Amino acid sequence: MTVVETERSAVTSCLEVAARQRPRGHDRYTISEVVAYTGLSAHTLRWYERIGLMPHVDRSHTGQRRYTDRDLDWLDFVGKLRLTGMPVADMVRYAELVREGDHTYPERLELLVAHREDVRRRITELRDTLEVLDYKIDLYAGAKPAPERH
Amino acid sequence: MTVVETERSAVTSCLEVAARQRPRGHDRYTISEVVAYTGLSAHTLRWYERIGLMPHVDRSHTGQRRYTDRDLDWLDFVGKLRLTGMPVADMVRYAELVREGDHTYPERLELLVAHREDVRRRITELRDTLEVLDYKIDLYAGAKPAPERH
DNA sequence: TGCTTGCCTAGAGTGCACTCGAACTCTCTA
DNA sequence: TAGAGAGTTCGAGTGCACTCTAGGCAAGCA
Repeated sequence: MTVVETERSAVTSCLEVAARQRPRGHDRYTISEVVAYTGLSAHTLRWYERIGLMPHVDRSHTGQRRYTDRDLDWLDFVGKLRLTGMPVADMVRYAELVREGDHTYPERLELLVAHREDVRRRITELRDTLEVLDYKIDLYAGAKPAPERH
Repeated sequence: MTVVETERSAVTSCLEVAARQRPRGHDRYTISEVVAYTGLSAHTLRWYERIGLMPHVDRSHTGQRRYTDRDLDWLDFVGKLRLTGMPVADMVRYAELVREGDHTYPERLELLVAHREDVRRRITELRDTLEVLDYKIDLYAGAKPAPERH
């Protein structure tokens, strides 16, 4: 039995900080190099491709994936969209628009503007909550026997 | 057949803005009043209770739920935690601590502080993405035939 | 030559946070 | 007195975003 693909282990997490630079600029990154760089699992990278979230990845003569710097740029951007809560379906839609060519600029713009609004709204929500959290934390940290609060 | 519980329809969304005040201060809110107030579905409210996220809701003599202002406060707070991405399991843990009494203050504090860190980190991520979005939006909005970018 | 490692595919499985369904009760109004 | 409407329970179902499994292939090393 071969080594199991135990992606995202404690070890890989520890390596995360060091991993954020691109291994070498050879434009032929293996999937495991991309795993180290992005923090995504190999499964997830293959899945992204299957669902059309990646703009067709090159293959080696034996059929293995070889990612370019361009692919890494794209994954960086997708990662940002993901962290900010864009649904995968929307990201796929955006990827489709990119593949379709320049005439989709207006729709891409629209999509990004809508998401920007979303992100702004979310920042506001987070800040509001931060205030409530500060208030409650002061309450708990300050007086031990405060009146029963939740 | 009686009217189906079609919660979160377009109509209820339209009413949302008006709904944010408490119907009347009688401390005996029905589940549909709480639905209107919180924007959560009746199913979700019952589910919150089942999983221990609500501090035991009163009942009418016929067994129907009657929510207090205190319950609404709690739901407000839970809503904030939810919007900021706290997992339901963590919220349940917090609710348990509240039920257990004052001696759980330190652990509650710890939980909130950890979540505050999380929220702060998320705000940073969102702001980073905002910059990227601004950049790309400028690109798309500015020149129509810009060099092929994603 | 056989073993290990790293990768491949298609499809099934998982965990989370709801969301729905079916069958029922109670109250109110026509 | 019938039926509409609001509520009840508990278990099953849904959608999303992965995540894993099984079985297989190619290259490198002992």
